[in-house]
Amino acid sequence: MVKENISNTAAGAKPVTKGACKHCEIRHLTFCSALDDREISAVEEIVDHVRYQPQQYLFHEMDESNDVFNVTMGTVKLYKGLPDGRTQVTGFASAGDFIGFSSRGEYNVEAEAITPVDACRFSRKRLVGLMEHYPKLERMLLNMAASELEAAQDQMLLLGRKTAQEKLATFLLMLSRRAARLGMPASPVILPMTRTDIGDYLGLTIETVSRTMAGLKKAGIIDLPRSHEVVLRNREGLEEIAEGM
Amino acid sequence: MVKENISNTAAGAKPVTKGACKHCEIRHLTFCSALDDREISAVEEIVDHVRYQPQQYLFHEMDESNDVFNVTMGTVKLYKGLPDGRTQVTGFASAGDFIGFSSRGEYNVEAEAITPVDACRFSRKRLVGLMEHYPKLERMLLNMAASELEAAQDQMLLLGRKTAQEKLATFLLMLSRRAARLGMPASPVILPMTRTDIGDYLGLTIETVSRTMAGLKKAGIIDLPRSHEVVLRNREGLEEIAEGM
DNA sequence: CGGTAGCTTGATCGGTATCAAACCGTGTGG
DNA sequence: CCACACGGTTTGATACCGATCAAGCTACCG
Repeated sequence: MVKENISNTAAGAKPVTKGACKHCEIRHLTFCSALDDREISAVEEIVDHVRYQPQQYLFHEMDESNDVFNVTMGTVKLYKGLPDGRTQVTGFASAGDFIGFSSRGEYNVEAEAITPVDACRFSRKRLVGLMEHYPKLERMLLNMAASELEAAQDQMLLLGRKTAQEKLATFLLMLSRRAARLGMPASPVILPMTRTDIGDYLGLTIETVSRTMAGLKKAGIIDLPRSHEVVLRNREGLEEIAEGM
Repeated sequence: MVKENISNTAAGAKPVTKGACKHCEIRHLTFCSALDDREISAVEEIVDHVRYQPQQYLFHEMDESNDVFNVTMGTVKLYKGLPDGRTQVTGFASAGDFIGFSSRGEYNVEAEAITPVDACRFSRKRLVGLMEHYPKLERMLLNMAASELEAAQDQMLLLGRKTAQEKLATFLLMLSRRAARLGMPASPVILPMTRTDIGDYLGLTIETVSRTMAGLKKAGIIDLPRSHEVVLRNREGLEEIAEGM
């Protein structure tokens, strides 16, 4: 069912301009920030710039993890599924996020573009080669992995113990903070994903997501000018809800 | 409430024999396996062997993460809480597990011994110094972090989408596999943690854990000779339940 | 023994899922 | 330009799984 939409992984991905990493606008958000202008040319030599359209896959769970990716634009949905179709979104990757690294040699999740996505694609082997030459790079990746792990622990608390309202509040604040970090307005928050995706990320059904949004709106905490645009009218209140206070 | 039991973090931890890492029995399970017999002496120089009793803490959430740990014996419960007391166990660390590493400079979870625990304690700074000298060590830690992240993703699927029965089945199999990896019998599975801990790990209440166990027992899939000992009578059946089939 | 912490079992409640239908926005073809 | 189809969202009615409330039970320990 879900699998119907899966296009051959890299088939539809268009390589784009082999741009100068030196002038990359989001370099400070990525592992590339570990290298200076001179060193970065080594990255340029092994990177492919690729573009994906919505519903195209960067990689599939269980596939050999030969490539790793730096997302530079757009949003990638990472998810896992059960045989009967239940799915859990484990994260939404956007500009600056490094995805596809695995210790087992195969990807652990599906990675699907939900907007047009630009990414830097690296052969895992070549990137590892680079790490051997530039230990700073490896240090950076270790720190990024540790930080991912902390985010995952926070998400476990959310999934295991928070109510629907607390989940939604946490989610909206997370998107707002991410937008701010990327230099976009912290409100209104743009939701690039569907209600289904949000539900699958928060362990809720689409109906509960919708109803809970409506509830927050009625409480005057958010506004919903469009279904994919959320105005945070009371950030403090939202933060208190998110933390279960 | 929970906080009442917290003894000053390292106060009660007893340093034990400054043993020879060279003869460490579980070295192959730890990041130390990245180093050979000659190189391992560098680790010996910076390690402290410490012991904790049940309910003692290795570290606290929000504390400065000055030390990192290799668990060598026993089980450590890692958890996060909400202000009203709800808690989520994010993992149980046992022999071979590396804990306490953070990118933010402060711990992200509480780490509490639930059995007598032996651990190797390292100053974070010194370990980082060692990594600079032995890149293999850093590579190892990166791989271990990636593998932790994959486990965290699996746990998100469990928390967000699995039923109580599926959660329990997954949990028991995880413990069984871990025991086998440590050279212990895969059945009966020993549960070093209380029902409360299990519930807090699986996002369930203690009553649901108890009832679900009883259900699996009535179905003939497990046996419960004692409350902390589970015989896997039908591993295949348990695996099918765990995967939602 | 008696006290206590942890576990089990029973009865009931409630938050979220499920089932169902209407609504909305957008793109398409006539 | 309109009619319609379609995916996504909202809203309503009802069901149910796991939570909550409430007793007992068990094992261990002083």
